[in-house]
Order: sequence, then structure tokens, then C-alpha cells
Amino acid sequence: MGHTPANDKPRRTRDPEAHRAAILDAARACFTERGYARGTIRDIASRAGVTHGLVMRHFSSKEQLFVAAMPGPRDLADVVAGDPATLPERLALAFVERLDGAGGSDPLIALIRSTASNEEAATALYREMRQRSADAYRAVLDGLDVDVRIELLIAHLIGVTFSRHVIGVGPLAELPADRLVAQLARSVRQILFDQDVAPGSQAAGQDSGR
Amino acid sequence: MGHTPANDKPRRTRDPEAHRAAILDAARACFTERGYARGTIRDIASRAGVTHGLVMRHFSSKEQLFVAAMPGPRDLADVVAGDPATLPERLALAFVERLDGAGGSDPLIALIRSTASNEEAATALYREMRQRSADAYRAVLDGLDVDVRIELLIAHLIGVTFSRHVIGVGPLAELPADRLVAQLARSVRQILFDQDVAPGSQAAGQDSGR
DNA sequence: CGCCTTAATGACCAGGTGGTCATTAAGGGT
DNA sequence: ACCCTTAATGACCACCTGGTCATTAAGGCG
Repeated sequence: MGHTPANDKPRRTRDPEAHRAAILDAARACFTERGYARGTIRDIASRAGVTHGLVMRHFSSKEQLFVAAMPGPRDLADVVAGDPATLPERLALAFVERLDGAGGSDPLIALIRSTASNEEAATALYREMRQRSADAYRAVLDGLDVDVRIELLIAHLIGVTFSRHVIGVGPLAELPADRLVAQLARSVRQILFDQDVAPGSQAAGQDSGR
Repeated sequence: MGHTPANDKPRRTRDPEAHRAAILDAARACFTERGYARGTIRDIASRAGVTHGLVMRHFSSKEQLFVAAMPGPRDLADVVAGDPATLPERLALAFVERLDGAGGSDPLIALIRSTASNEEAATALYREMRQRSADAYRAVLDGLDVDVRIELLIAHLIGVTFSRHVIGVGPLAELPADRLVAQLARSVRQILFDQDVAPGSQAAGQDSGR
């Protein structure tokens, strides 16, 4: 190292597609880590090993870069297909595997981080993602209050993601994946399927609502 | 208006305590709306009707202002006291009332918004708030996996808050308060108390874990 | 080999940020 | 009435942000 010929002149590699891909990867990681507002173009450029001018050249604005870096909503078809009775187990497993597996750059986390501080671009993407998954669940579920149940399910998953990955503190963040899958499968099942209050308590709820 | 004597010279009111309080209110509202990163001192000063220099004079830094503006974790004693069997109903009611009632400036929302983009000060406060409520629940609950259940409960409430107040979109945001209370009481009950998988499905979970 | 398209750079800009500080003036104490 | 403490102001600063653009040089093609 150091005796390479002509190493003093900054060798400039010329490979638009590779650079573009590297920038997208870096953007994903950066936005996942810091959210939209705090993720800077210069940081992304640095991670990708290019200058921030090049980032602007490939994606004309920070917002366009963000949109390009966040892939469309994942297809839930394979999770949702199959016996609805075992959906909670499949769902919990897929969910935990996806988030624990993502090497620190998952669009859902990035969107939660970004949407939280009222970023328009992020909120639009988040709404789309939310709608897509709600539709997927709706297609295979049925029953009383199914829409509200699905909303509570989504909220539940978001809350778990928030605790485990966004904050990353507390028991939920330290729970081993298999334990989390088991617990999550159970709470998902309860939210989706259990229609009545549990036995063993006199259930003082003032009344059942409408 | 306009013929007030000496109205051209900017009358300078001198009232440190009132200004201090106004700044804290404005800060709460601003951070709740935009989160820590996007809430600027000048915006806060403007809402409070003072200059940003004064804000810096009262609270030496943005971070100190933030800490001062976020009140300590609410005391859950009154919610938690009473028959544990009806805790879900009391909890759901208190929770929904608190967040729906706050005139657009609740510390929990501010913390969620701020913590999301990896702000150290916010994360510390959030951890404290989380710990306090977990302890309060722990004091009156018991049973298998109670710690994990409490974590799931907190995650659930955060997810609901996120959907209803932070994003403010989707069915959960439009659900009338009383309906939400009823649904929430039920899911809280299930998470806290229902120990077994529901009847009516063969419960494919690989095994119960430890 | 030299040309020529164009990928890549880095200097530059305007605007906004948190933070500092000399200056002004309010209003209680004497 | 005059001070004199100090609340309040607003000009100022360094820094960082997203975004622009003239300049440079890589490398395919004739």
C-alpha cells in the first residue's frame, strides 16, 4: 500500500449504474437510521463513496431520492395465502424474520422514523404501504368488526416495531426472535379472532358499544 | 385601533414568569406538531410572542427547553388502583380521553415524534416514561409472561397512538372515541389476561417456548 | 491515437439553524 | 425623581443544509 503507481492523483471510477445502486443502498441505510429529516445527502454520498453532487445528478432532489430508495410495499400474498386459521403464526414469523433479518435498513423502519416528524413524502408512502397490507388482510378475513380488528393489528405491529427496532430499548428489544414470534402469534390471534371477552373476569365494560 | 397613544414605539412587556410559561406551552405544541428536529426555536418564540433570543435566555439550549417542556411521566396510580379485573376498561378510557382531549400538544406524541428520528434527549425521556408505566402495571399484574405481556400492551398503545394521532390517517384516526375505548378495552384485556390460544383453531405455534 | 460524450467532482450559493452578545428600556427600591 | 438591576431585543456568527454549475477526466468510438 502506498507504492501503487499514480496513487496521488484521485482515480475517478466511471460506473453510473453501480454508483446509482450504491447511493440507493446508502440512502436506505441512512434513512432507516436517522429518518428523512436528519438523513443528509452528504452523509448518504459519503456512505456510497461518492460526492453529494453526484447524488443530486442521479436523483434531482432529496425527496426523489427518498421515494426511489423506498421500495414499494412488500407483497403479502404468500403470507396471507393458506389456512386463515394459522395466519397469525405465519404472519408473526414473517414479520419478525423480516425486521430482524434486515441488515439495519428496512423501509418500514425508515418510514416510521420519517413519518413521525410530519414529512409529507414519507407520509404518502406510509399510507400506501398501510393501505396495501390492510387490503391483503381484508381479503382473507371476515367477521364482526373486521376492519377495526385489522387496524388494531397493524397498530400492534407498528408498536412492536417501534419498541424493538426504532427505540431498541426495553424487554421487547432484547427478546430472542423465537420467543417474540410465539408471543406475537398469540396476540395477533387474539386481536384477529377472539370475539368475546375472556372468561375468568366479570368484564365490567360499560356496554358493548353500537 | 391605531390611535392608542405611543403605539408606534414597540411596547415591551416585562414579565419573565408569564413569558417562561408561554414559551413552555408553545414548545409543547411545536414539538408535538413537528417533533424535536423540525421544531425550531424561532417558531416556538413566535408562537409565544417573544424573540428567539429570549427563549435562549430562559432555557440555555434547545435541548434544555425540550426537557423542561416535557412534563414528567403522568402518574398512573389512579388508573391502576382498583380491581385489576377491570383495569382494561379504565386504562382504555383514560388513554383515549387523555390523547383525544389534549389540545394538540401531548408529550407522548411529542416524544414519539422526536424519538423516531434518533434524538438522544427525547429517547432518554421516552425510556423513563416507558419504564414508569411498565412499573405501574407490573405492580398490579401477575401471571405467566407478565413482563412480556406488559411490553406488548405498551407497544399496542404506542401503535394505536401512532396511527390515530401521529399519522392521523386510516380508520383508527376516524373512529369515534367511545368506539375506540370499547375496542381498545377488549384488546388490552386479551393481551393482559388471556393466557391460552383461542378455541376454534388448532394453534399451530411450534411450541410454547420456555 | 485523438475526439467527444458525459460521469464525476468540488467550489459555490442562498436560506435556515442553534447560539452569543452588546444594547435598550421596564419598573421596583430608595 | 433618579438609579440600577435585569428582562427583552435584534443584530450577529459559524455551521450545515439542499441545490446549482463550471470544470475535469474516463473511456468508448472513429
